[in-house]
Amino acid sequence: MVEQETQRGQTASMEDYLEAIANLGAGKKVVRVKQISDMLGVRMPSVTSALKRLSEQELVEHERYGHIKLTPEGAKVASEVIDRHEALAHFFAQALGIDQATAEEDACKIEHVISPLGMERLAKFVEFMEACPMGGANLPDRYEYYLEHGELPQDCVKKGVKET
Amino acid sequence: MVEQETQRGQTASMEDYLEAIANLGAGKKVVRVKQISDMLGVRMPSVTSALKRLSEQELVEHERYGHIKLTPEGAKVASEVIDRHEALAHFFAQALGIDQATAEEDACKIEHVISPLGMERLAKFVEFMEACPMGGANLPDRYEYYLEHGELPQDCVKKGVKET
DNA sequence: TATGATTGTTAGCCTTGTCTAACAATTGGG
DNA sequence: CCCAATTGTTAGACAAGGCTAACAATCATA
Repeated sequence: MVEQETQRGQTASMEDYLEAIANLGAGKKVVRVKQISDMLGVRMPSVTSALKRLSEQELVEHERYGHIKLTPEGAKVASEVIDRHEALAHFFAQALGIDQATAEEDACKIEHVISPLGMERLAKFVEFMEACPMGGANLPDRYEYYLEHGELPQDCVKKGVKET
Repeated sequence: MVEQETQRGQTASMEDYLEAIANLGAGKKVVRVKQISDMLGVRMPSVTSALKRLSEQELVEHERYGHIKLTPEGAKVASEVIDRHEALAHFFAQALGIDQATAEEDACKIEHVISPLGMERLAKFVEFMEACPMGGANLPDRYEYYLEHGELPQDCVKKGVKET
């Protein structure tokens, strides 16, 4: 497969690097090649060459032996990846009841390949499930209502709360 | 990324080829290089070289200008991929209400990367949703019950059917 | 049955993204 | 402030899996 572009024009690998840099740099922390390499489970030269490619695309600033920093554009891409990751991990862990480690693993893979529509619906579905713990009607109907109107159907009540 | 192995020891590409061959060959139909190439959106030489690789792994039988056929092992791998594909497409289309084309697209990608546990839970979730359209309690509790006991909680009733 | 259209193969190139080996810079103790 | 340990870079190999160009086989049909 050589390496497909994702739905959003980056390869899965490059998205992984951006995501790692964003996570490591959160809170203005200095980011090191070694950390990235450890986090992604690759050797340091792989990181160096990824940084070179990302620099060429203006997604990262990097100077020899020096600082590593996302450009605004790179930060934007990274934060989109992270958002997908979180929604997916949440879905697998909370909705499907999978252990955190496996949920993260699946999220890491799927975040690169899922369609924008798939992502949006999955996120909405999780929201829905949390907000509307099924009061009377069936789930598909309620979910569809939620999708169409953007808000919960009337007969949805908070978990453990009775309507008066 | 170069090409990762999936959870099950094949690359995504090779899984795609096996899947295509199985689908095209369903009902003993003769499979042609051209058909595979059209189905997967690659050129014919890519198919030829994939067939060579799959032959070396004993997953496919192929002779120059001749027949293309899955070995029993190849058929097994293919049918596992197809099962995952169907469950995923079903989830995206039925549970999330996504159009068939996008659902297929997402299934095609995710079928290669999802963990066995993720897959199992997703399939169970779909089953559950279809069998148990929410009669009174909340979904997470019911889903959890279903996961633990392998059968629906008492208060689940068939869609449109009232208990007497 | 000869012949052009279609299908399939071979050879060889390219990109991505990994790796190892070797070398270079940096840094923190003594 | 010097030197070993650590970190980072360069060079170069390699595998996957795509592609094009050129050639070979097969097929269909006049």
